[in-house]
Amino acid sequence: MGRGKIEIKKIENPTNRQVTYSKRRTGIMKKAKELTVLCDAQVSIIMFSSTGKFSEYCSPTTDTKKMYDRYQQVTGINLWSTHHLKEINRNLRREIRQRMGEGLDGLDMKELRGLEQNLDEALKVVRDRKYHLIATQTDTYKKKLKSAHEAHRNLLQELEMMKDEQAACGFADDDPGNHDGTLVLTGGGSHMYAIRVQPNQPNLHGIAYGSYDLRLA
Amino acid sequence: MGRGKIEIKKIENPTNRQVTYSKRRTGIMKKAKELTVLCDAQVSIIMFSSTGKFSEYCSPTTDTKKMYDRYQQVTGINLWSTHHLKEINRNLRREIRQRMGEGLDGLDMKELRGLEQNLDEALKVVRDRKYHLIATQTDTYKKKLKSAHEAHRNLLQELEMMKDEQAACGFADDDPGNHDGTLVLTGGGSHMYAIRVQPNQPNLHGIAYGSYDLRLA
DNA sequence: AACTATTGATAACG
DNA sequence: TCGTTATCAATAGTT
Repeated sequence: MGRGKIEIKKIENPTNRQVTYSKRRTGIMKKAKELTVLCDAQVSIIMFSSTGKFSEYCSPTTDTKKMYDRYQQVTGINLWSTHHLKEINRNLRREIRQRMGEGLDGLDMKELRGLEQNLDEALKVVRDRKYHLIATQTDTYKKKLKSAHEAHRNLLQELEMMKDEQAACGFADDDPGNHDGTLVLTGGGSHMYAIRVQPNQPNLHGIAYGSYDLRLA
Repeated sequence: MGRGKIEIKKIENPTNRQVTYSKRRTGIMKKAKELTVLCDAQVSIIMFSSTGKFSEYCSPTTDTKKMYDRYQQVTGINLWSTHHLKEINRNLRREIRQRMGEGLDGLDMKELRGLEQNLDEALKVVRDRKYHLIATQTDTYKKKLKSAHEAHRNLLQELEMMKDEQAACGFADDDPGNHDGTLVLTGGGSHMYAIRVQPNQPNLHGIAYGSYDLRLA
């Protein structure tokens, strides 16, 4: 279809080849669009020129990823890796169930002993970690309280100074009570800490395992 | 290009649509082949008809998977639908690691407590199961030994009978020792059991956790 | 790019 | 699905 027919073999002249590539590529893309519309089909075309230039077409009702997914389903190319992953995940889930004390019937003595020992060690590590976290949090609260206490003392000092200034100005106010809702800490540091930390303690034997995310998607 | 031009819109007549799909599909594939040869290009086409029929073309110098791999490199779009499975896989592994006492840094107090409690309960169940298995195995061995002992007694009886018969025939053999490697059990039932079971016991504190298959493929 | 002579693709039909 | 053919579409070579 042109000024004389051509033999279907590689065009050696690079310029000519590039021009022909460009023209025919446009032609194929147009044909693909028409096929999509006329026949309600889904088409995905990807191509690379001899110089590595990339072009693609994909029917508007879908996208390249979906097309390739479907391709894999149809051809079974992807079947292996999918099955493989599912199989691995099944085994991982089984291991988790066993680590939760379920489905132990299939395990022999050696495996049971291994599992027991492993759980025992893990439990120790988790407990250590928990105590470490408690200690760390405790420390943090101590420091926070210390600084809060200090800040309060400063406020009291400033209040005294204001009182003095007011007295110097001729006012008198000897009422020792609180006039508003401001916090007043009266105890010493260690005692205060005990009170402050208390609200967190109930959790220690509170909420049960259900709150631990099993991530079994 | 035919007996009259046609509007590019969906062909409503299903038969007609199917015919046109078939013809135009052939046409596009031919064009793709020609482009491949003429311009030394690489083309991959996958398409599905409105009825779901699958067709593909791919340049002979490559294959569809390679083409889409290259597409991924160029576009940065990941085409593998296994992403979701891999994500699940990652999470399952993370949970197992946590159940082994690793990677606990990300867990807060609540999660740590949940994990601790869960491990504790699982450990109890696994121990129960182990003791149950020990008891069952013990019972089995007892029964086996009992029947073995009985069989041995029967053999001895038969031997005595044979001796008597031989004596009746004029032979004499009073040697009480063993002439060959046949097994002779001499102890009582319970004592024998203790000996019999012994070889299995060392495993109880022997082989460490490593023998427990983690199934982390 | 644009043009156009020519070949190629295909719509309708059998 | 297959072959035919009149007709339109694509494009090779040229400018």
